[in-house]
Amino acid sequence: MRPGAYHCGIDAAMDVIGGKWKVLILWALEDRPHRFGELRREVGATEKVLAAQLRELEVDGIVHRRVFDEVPPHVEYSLTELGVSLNEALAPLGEWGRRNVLAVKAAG
Amino acid sequence: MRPGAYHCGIDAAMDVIGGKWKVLILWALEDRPHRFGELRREVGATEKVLAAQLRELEVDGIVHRRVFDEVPPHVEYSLTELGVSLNEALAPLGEWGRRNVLAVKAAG
DNA sequence: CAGAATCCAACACGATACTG
DNA sequence: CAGTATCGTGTTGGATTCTG
Repeated sequence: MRPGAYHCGIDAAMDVIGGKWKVLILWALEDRPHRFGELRREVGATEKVLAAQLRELEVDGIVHRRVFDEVPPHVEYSLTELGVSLNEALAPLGEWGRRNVLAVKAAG
Repeated sequence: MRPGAYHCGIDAAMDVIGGKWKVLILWALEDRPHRFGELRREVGATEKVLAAQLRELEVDGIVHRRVFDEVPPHVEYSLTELGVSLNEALAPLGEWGRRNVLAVKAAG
């Protein structure tokens, strides 16, 4: 990631959401914060990969990581304002995919 | 690609535009058709990779491949209607990236 | 010119085990 | 619970060469 200069805004954005599970993470966090284990089950990635992608999203300012000082450990991930705006920018693409990919697959 | 079931429209769409150079290809084709060599220079991918990604986009109905029966060979790639609609759905994301990634990098 | 073929490297991702 | 450590793998992309 972060290879070099971008050619346009889209490939810059793709760099942020390019990981295999990132859009799923964003989708899960859209309505409410999630704990690590919740995300793991809902998204389906392994611990290692999920942790890595969450860290990248955190570095990019998309998700916020809140640590509760408790035993047992408790960490909560949520969208930042930038993350919310990203999700909004993603909405038309999601609609496009729903109509032109999901629907087509369903139709056979 | 085409691993299994999708969770939402966004990851379905991501599957279509997920290749490393695909959004750059879409971006290049937005205003006018391009020949293979043109795309190679503008996008920056190697022949093999460019050909592979173009074929995937073709299979997905995003780009149209028109072969002119000439010597020397002449092939022209252009966006289908679906491709145009995809590019439109991508526009907000491009705007987001321009504002929140490109601008930030430029600012340091 | 537009690509196919071949070989190779990188890295993202996966599986499992372990820890504070 | 929320990760890290380690190792293994497979897809993706890159470099080069060849061809109709």
